[in-house]
Amino acid sequence: MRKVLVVEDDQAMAIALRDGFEYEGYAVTVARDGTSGLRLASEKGVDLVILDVMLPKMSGLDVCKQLRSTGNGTPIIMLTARGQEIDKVLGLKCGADDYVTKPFSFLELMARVEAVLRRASKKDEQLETYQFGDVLLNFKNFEATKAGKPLDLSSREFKLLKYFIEHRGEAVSRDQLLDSVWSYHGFPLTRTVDMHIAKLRQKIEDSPADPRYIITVHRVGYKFTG
Amino acid sequence: MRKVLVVEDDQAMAIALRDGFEYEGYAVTVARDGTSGLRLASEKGVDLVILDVMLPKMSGLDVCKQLRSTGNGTPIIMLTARGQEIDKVLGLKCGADDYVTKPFSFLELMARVEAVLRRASKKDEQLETYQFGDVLLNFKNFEATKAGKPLDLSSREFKLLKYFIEHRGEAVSRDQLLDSVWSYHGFPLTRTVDMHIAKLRQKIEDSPADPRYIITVHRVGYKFTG
DNA sequence: TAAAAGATGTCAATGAGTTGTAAAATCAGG
DNA sequence: CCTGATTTTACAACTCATTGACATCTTTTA
Repeated sequence: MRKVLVVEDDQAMAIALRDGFEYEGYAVTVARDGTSGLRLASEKGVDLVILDVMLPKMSGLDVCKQLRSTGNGTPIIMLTARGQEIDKVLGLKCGADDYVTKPFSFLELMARVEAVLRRASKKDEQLETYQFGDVLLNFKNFEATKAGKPLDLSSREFKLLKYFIEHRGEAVSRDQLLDSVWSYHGFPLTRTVDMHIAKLRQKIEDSPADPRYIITVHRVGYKFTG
Repeated sequence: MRKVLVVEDDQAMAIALRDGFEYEGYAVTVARDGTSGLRLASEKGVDLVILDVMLPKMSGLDVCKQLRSTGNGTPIIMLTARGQEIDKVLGLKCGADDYVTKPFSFLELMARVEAVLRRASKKDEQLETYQFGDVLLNFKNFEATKAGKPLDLSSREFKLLKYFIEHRGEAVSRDQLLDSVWSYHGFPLTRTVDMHIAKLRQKIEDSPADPRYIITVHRVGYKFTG
């Protein structure tokens, strides 16, 4: 059963949402202010957050930003009052997935919910972000950090890492890598792979000479352990 | 309650439309000629305009054109007499959303009305304005400013920016952009994209050579960070 | 165990491929 | 036919992939 967290201080609205979602077969949790909303969203295995913009203690925007900054990617739909047009932009900017302007019909909200959840489940299938050690990878915007500092990786290095991650634990041969990561534009030598591994180690390993994540498997290839 | 403006000089028709719409729960205003129709459509917060093509003082086509030229996007349904086939094309060309040929059943008209309003409300959901840095974009009337000064953006540049904004943070490939922004009328080269990016940077970046908003992702594409 | 053979790590130079940008050619709308 | 927008072309600047050379390490074998 899918779990939805409703963060809404207006009692009538909160009850309407709770009943509506329960009718639709969701497990509903209600929070009445921003801080408890943030806590519940982080703690529980929530599938979806409905977040009012105007809230006591902490605004919906801040809750949203805070959640996203911790890497929490739970789908969020914001509720804004009419006339808070500017909030649409701010809401999306701070990481919400969609917004609905009050007053709205429950049907309308449900349509958005379905859409957002559909998108989210699609996202889950693809590798968007990955973390190992103090390295954070984002394959969507091609950004990476190590220990919080930005890490400059080329597109090939991203592809290489992606392949490794999708085959983590498994020893992969150089030919396998050339097939999948290089896809044969020209026919680079297997040594080219070594080169890239070396560069990658320089960037992601704490001690590149004694690698911890990209391990050499002699006479076979390499193995990623993250 | 939704407000409809009926611009129709034929008394019998005007009354029939007024009664029909009122029965459906609309607030109805009737105008008997083009000029007053135009005035009412601009002044009042009208949700929908029913516009006869043949009108005294100012034709329905001209009213429509005039309205659209002022950036007014109110849904318009044109009424044309049979045999004015040519007007269908003209009507849609001048910015109407749909047309109905006389004689028609009221049911038929209402079906069109519902369809047009549904489409319009969808449009409302879409991005209307966006701001980043000192740049302000208005996608509704295709106006933009940078640091308060008007910014001259072509329609393609608007589309491009819109796509970027809807995918902000994400690295998008040139092919993706060609698919979505160009929609393959002819098959422009990927270099065409670069060209437009360069021009866009000239316009929106503070230092186009060292862009802050449209970032190049080498061997991947571009990424918007606003 | 020591030497040989083979595999891998690393560096620097080269070069293929990508991107920025100006200018010319083309297209579309009035 | 003119004007402005768009697309194409051309070339410079740049990034990064590739390669070969050589050092170092691992495995094999005498």
